[in-house]
Amino acid sequence: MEYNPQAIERKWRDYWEKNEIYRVSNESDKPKYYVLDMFPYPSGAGLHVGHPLGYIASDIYARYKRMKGFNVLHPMGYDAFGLPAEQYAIDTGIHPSVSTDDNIKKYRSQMDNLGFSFDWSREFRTSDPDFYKWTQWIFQLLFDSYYDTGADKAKPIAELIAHFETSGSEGVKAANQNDQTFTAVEWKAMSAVEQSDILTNFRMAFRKVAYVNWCEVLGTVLANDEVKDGVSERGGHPVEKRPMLQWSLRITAYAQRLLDDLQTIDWPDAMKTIQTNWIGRSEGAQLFFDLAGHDEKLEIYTTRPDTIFGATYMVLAPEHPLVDKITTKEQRAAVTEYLEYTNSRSERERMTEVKEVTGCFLGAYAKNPFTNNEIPIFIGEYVLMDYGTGAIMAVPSDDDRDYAFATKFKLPIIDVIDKSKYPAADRHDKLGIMINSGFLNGMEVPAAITLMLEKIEERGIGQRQVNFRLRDATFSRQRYWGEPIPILYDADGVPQKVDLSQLPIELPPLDNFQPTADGRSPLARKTDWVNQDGMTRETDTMPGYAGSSWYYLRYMDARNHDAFVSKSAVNYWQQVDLYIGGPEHGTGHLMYSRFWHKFLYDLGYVPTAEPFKKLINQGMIQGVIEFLYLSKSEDKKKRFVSADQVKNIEAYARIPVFIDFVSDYGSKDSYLSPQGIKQFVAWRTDYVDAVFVTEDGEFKVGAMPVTFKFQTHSEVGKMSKRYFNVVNPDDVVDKYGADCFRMYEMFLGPLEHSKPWDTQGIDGVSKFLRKMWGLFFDKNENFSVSDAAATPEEMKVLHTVIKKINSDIDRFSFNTCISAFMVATNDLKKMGTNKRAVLVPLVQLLSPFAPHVAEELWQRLGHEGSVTTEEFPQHDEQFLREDSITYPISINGKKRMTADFAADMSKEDLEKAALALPDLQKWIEGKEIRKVIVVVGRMINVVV
RNA sequence: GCCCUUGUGGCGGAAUUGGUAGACGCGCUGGAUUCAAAAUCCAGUUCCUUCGGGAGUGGGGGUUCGAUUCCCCCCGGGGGUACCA
Repeated sequence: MEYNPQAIERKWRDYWEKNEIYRVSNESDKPKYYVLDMFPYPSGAGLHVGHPLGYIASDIYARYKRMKGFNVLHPMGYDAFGLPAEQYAIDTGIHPSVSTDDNIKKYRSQMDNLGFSFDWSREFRTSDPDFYKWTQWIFQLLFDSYYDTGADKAKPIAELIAHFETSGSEGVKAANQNDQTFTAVEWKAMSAVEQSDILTNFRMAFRKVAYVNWCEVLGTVLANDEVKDGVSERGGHPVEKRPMLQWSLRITAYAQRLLDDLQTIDWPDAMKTIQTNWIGRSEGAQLFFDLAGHDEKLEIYTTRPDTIFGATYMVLAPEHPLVDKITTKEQRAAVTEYLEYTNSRSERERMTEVKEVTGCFLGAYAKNPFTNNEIPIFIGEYVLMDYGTGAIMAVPSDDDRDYAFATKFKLPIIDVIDKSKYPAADRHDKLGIMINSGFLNGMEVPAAITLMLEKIEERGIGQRQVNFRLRDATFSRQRYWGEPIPILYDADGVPQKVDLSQLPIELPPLDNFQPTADGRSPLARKTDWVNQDGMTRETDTMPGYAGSSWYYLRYMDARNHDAFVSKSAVNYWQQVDLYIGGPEHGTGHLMYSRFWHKFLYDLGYVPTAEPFKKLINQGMIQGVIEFLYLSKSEDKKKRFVSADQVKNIEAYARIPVFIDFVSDYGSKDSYLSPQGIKQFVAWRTDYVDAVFVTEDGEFKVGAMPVTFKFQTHSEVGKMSKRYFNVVNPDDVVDKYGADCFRMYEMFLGPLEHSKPWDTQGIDGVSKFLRKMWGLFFDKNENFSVSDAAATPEEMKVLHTVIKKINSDIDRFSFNTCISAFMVATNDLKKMGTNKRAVLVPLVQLLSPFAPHVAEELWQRLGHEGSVTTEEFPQHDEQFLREDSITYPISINGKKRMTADFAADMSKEDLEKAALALPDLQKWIEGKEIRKVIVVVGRMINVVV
């Protein structure tokens, strides 16, 4: 019988579903293992061949672990809230829940096509009220908690309130914004509003006015990781900084722990570095400068207290609260003008035009506490309000930006570090000998920093401080399609959490999804929903990352109505053992999940400090983009030139063409035939009268000779709708089968690498599967397996592949697994093997990779039940033993010949035997043998 | 700019601790089969060569009996981040 993947695959998928083969229990004597994929956002485009790469790898690993005796949790769901569905709703009027539902159905059918072993009984989407009830519950937990910096963990806010009631603010160690002090009596005398305002400074979920990223086009605020290069990550719309009252999460309280615990997890170095940089820890000093003529002190942060003798001026952020107060009359007009200028600049302009220094003198002066000189105070764009204190001491001699600023405004520059000993050092490197710096003179920089920190603390003008670049996470979104923030405001505007019995706060139906111009959520229009017995609802919704910050916990106990996850379930599954997903989530999802997880850990809801023990970032599968060169010049519009005739690329626009029209697609010589040109102009009808130029001349559509070849330009790039190069896995599966598709995706190369998709290459894997299938059938295509004993050669082939597959899966090297299968199959075919003793383990070995065909062969071999529950084969060294070894023999490290020697020969005997080889004589003749290196079992090297 | 990562035949890639560079597959070339094509099968395929051999893992240098692998410098690709004081 011929290998017919379509028939086999349907049969076994039905079998798996009917028998619930992949359903996993939370109760088992087996050790547990949790394999998770980053769940998809179901976009309208469906899956392309790149998406399943990680799912295939995790599926193979999950199947392997099952066969190795683990109870494996391997779930899937959907990240269903988010901007694209809402933008789609605005454009089409189709409710996001409807389009999301359609998209999910499509995703599900595409995934079902691939034979994954997900336990679908645990499936959910983040937009299910049953799920987001618990997202809201966690938010309330954050609202109800504060961070105790003494105990270094989050605690219930009730404990803080109890402390205020007995001791006031005395002795409180907590992560907060401002250090108000009050007694217990004063606390009790405060109004509810006053108390609430104070507590806001401590809550893990809190409201504050902050300079946030406001995106006018999207009508919402965005988190820092949702802004790339000064524009919104979704849609690329301009973003500006605006002070707005917003919900935020106090992730900064966890900065140090998020940094430290990176040491404890098995993640790629790249991912750890991304997070380390994003957290951006720096050590330095908080320092107070006296202001001339004012009582206030100016607080700054510096990592270079050693350079303070070189601080010749100061710079504040334009938004700094002291600016208005200390600006002198004479400078008022200039300052106002400068502030108008900075306000007019978008975030993007500010970021892209960093070369140019701008600033304005305030007329005010501060006193350098060590030189006692009065130094001028400026405002400047290069100082950011939301880092440090929004103010700096400027040391032009040792900071590039300060230097540029000082040069432009003709401010004094005092050299304080002699770098002549370190010629390679840059201005900002912490290297050199202190000069012009009073008591620091002659010291090396690191020692000077230490001494200066001591002096500062001794004099009481500041203290050591660790600063983080990490910002608190903006949590409000002025959008419809997200989880409503479960907060009610009373008549005084004091926020109260909604009672658990009232959760979930479901999204009310809405017809108009258009964002409002005044920065309020579309939900604000729904007044009957907003007003609740004298209370008003919060109308902002949660950001896209809310649900994904904890979804992996929900899979442990997905249908629980009484808790986000039961104690017993989370104690059993603990954490995700293996997490596979793209590397684009380093500063978003993976940061927030770690934060939420640690928070839940502090409050005793989860037993581990980290959510994801091991992380693998799969690479992207790229597509080939086919372009046509179109002349840019006005008079030659609609003139396409064959790629081989193009000399000056600048003169041509590149028009992407649908890849199905292109012959020899993806190759250097890809071209459009007359047929391809016809398809192209039928698709892009505006080019129906265009001219196509090749070396043979100019041709109009329809007037080309049969041999006409118009070369296209091929380039590797993203697989995307806009390049018309998307390959749908469904089409590949239709033609080759899911087993073949799965193995081919793995065969393409290492999981972590990005690599281009090449449909042509799949033939190799397809041939392999047929060859492998052929081992079980005789010449007349009848199933025919022999019970005869296997030969030592056959056993050697079998155990070689068993050993290789085991070790390669363990190190996630799936591409070499496929090669090993091919090698084994080729060898067995040459030997004409059809022995049961060889084929049974081979089928077991194959089943994680090609589960459908493995089930079919397993059944034909006479077994009942599924091969997926069988034990994974283990190799036996005795079958791998060799009597003789082929040694490579090198002269001076260059291989010249090989020779077979007995495997048990000693080093000395090998040396003697090798030197006696007749072939060797011409190489050593007349030369002195200096040394012979023999590595038993490996190689022999003769040095002459 | 800084940080991470990557560079091996025409292509995807292999070489797990420094030990036969190019496994496996695609493509290509030749052959068999066929009226022919597709499919299939067999053989060859890093480059140069005077057929002895020589060169070769982005480039240059180093350590070593031996380097794709370790060290230093430089160049290219991909990603992250960016007035962070």
